[in-house]
Amino acid sequence: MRIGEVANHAAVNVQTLRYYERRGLIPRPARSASGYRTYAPTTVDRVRFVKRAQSLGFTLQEIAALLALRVDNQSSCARVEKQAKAVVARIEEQVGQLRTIRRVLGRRVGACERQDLMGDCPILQALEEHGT
Amino acid sequence: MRIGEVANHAAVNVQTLRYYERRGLIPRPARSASGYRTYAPTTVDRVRFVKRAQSLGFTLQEIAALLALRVDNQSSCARVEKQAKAVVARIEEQVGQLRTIRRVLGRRVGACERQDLMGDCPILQALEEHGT
DNA sequence: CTTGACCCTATAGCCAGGTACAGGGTTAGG
DNA sequence: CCTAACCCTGTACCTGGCTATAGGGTCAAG
Repeated sequence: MRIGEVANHAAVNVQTLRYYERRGLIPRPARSASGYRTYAPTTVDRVRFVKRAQSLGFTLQEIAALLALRVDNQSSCARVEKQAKAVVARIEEQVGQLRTIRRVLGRRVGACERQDLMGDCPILQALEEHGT
Repeated sequence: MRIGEVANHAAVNVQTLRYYERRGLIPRPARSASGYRTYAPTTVDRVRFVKRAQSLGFTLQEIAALLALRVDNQSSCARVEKQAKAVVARIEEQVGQLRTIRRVLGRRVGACERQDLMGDCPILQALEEHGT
């Protein structure tokens, strides 16, 4: 596959692919005789993974670190385990915080539906009640 | 309260507060005779809210939109409700995705602990299996 | 009445994560 | 063989979210 094809399938543009290559997020592909990048189809999945991880709040740097775990062989299992556990812990914290906000927001939505708000609609005041 | 005090309590620096003011994330405060910003103590909570929302992946623009909900009075309850529901839906999607990753990661960690990985430790391959 | 810690505005800079040229080669179809 | 659609490198630029710097005013303690 050439770069444009990969870009289409992964729904990013070609510049982004080259940028990811520079950042080490996708492997440097083989080159054709004329210098064109030639990708394996799995590259598309890789790019989609990066995008998904990003949408979950990971930075490109963190994603690169995750990807780098793979290149270590089983001798570094302890290290991999440690990293993965840290990620899990972080995810759990995020989930907890999201749930708090969702709950508070849900309550307010209900209040709006029942029309029992006489003044302004202070969704944010509610959110502010739940400190850091 | 003056700007430095607010900054200390909210654990941000004064430049950030002025920046947030420009971005409409905190109200323009009153000014002393000499032009110093004079804040109500609740400003600290507002700033902390912004920081928390940010850590959950909201952009400053989205946070400003959330905050703007409040200035509408009850006549816009339907609109507020709609926005809040959209946020809830988004949060739920994020939570779902995070849980998927956490689960997959958790399994791999277990595998590492049991030492039953003979080859490399492909946490990422596992993640990649779970498409967009 | 000065010195140090604070405040002001305005402007510039930094990092992340791209996106957009400029200036040029390649390749497939008609 | 020419043209359109692609590819290359390199560099510049953009937005978001700050952070720093320049150049200057304020104010309270000693």
